[in-house]
Amino acid sequence: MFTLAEENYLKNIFHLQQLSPEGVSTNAIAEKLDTKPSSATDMVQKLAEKDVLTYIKYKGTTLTENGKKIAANIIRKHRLWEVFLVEKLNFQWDEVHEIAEQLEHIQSEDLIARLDKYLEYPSVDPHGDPIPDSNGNFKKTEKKLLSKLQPSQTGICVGVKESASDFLKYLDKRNIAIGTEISVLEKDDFDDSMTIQIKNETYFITKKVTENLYVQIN
Amino acid sequence: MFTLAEENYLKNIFHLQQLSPEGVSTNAIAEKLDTKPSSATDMVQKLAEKDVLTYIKYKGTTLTENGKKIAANIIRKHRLWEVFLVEKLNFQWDEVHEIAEQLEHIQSEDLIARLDKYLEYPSVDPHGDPIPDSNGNFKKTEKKLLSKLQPSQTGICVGVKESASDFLKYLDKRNIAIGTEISVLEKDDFDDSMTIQIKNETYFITKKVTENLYVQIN
DNA sequence: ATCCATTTTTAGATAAGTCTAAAAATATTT
DNA sequence: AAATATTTTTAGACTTATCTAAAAATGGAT
Repeated sequence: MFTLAEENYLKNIFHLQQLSPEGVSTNAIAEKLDTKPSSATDMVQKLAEKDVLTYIKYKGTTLTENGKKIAANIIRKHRLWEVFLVEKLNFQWDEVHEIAEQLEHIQSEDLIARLDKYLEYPSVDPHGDPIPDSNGNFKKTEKKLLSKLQPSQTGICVGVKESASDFLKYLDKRNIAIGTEISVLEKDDFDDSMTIQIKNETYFITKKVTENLYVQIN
Repeated sequence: MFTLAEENYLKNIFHLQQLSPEGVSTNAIAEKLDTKPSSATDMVQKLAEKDVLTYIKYKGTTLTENGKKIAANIIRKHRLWEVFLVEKLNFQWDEVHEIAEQLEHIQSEDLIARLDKYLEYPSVDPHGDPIPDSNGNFKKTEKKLLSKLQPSQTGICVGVKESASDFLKYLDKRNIAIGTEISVLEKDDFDDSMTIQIKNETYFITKKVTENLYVQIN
């Protein structure tokens, strides 16, 4: 159906479109795909022929409904594989992206349906990002940064913003993982630090941490 | 390291070399890879440059030690993924080949090491073919066709020769799977049919079946 | 409104992998 | 051993996806 290169363009244009829904620029696409603007122009013209996006010279690019669906399906595959790598093969959150980047292009509807079942229909990937259903529909989550919470509020950890290895080890030490319930006890307006509670233990954490942790509020 | 096309050539030349260890012909390679002889020549010349095989014009091709190792590693990945698909995702034996054909090209040493562990270090794939170790060494199995067994001999089913869907259903009905112990009670020299025993049940099976089932003798 | 910087596109080139058609080498038959 | 058939290689062309360099369009700033 679509080549590996085409799939990568579709997926990345989808992500860019979230940030600029009015249309994605050629330069933005080129930068995201680590290629030259001239290459992006060529590919975008080819994809427009295939009716997965609309392209107006010098104006920009927008995915069609069909294009969005195809892109969402690639993202679905990527995130399901990430869950597999972390849950079943015990990879760390930050080690899975490159491998999932390859696995997302494996062609088989049946495979993905079975993988989904095997993983017990997860709704988010190891970074807390939502996994679209097989029709490409996202259930948008109420994911927000921990720093946005007020004292007495409680959230469930659903992901991290930047998954650096050091940061993940830091979280491990405090028993913070996906699904962990975090309550805010105090919040300091001067340096934006927080005192939080996890399973009867209290921790003091800095701004750097609160702005890197996503939580879902009930 | 090697492109997808290169990996496919290496893997298939490896298989062909098992049948003709003195050298593989260009036509045989082309046929196996479903391509034209001229394309095979081009690729073989390129791979000779990379020292994974020796090629003598008009004479044929032989993998180098290095080439064999690379090919064996691709086969290792293919067979491990097949085990995963059957054992974990409940695919049938005959449904997994195409998908494994894609998965075998995923690039990550770590992934394969973890997958191997997760599957508890299997020694054969769902078809009973041996899985080489990470150095590319095959432990050759005493796999033989059921038809070669004599009355009173017992073997453990390790695979099938041709995994047609009908045949697998036939086996299912008689509770024959990988690991099933089969004892030969009688053998008819006229039509090569057999009477066999499986867990206190006896079955009458024809030549067509005995020549499609691989068993390992203790 | 003109000039300038930036963005975007076009034109032409390259590399990988394939193809067809024709030429060359090898194998087989008589 | 010559003629014929088969196998294999070479030469040149095509497609996909990329690049560089140059041209064209756009958007501000003055």
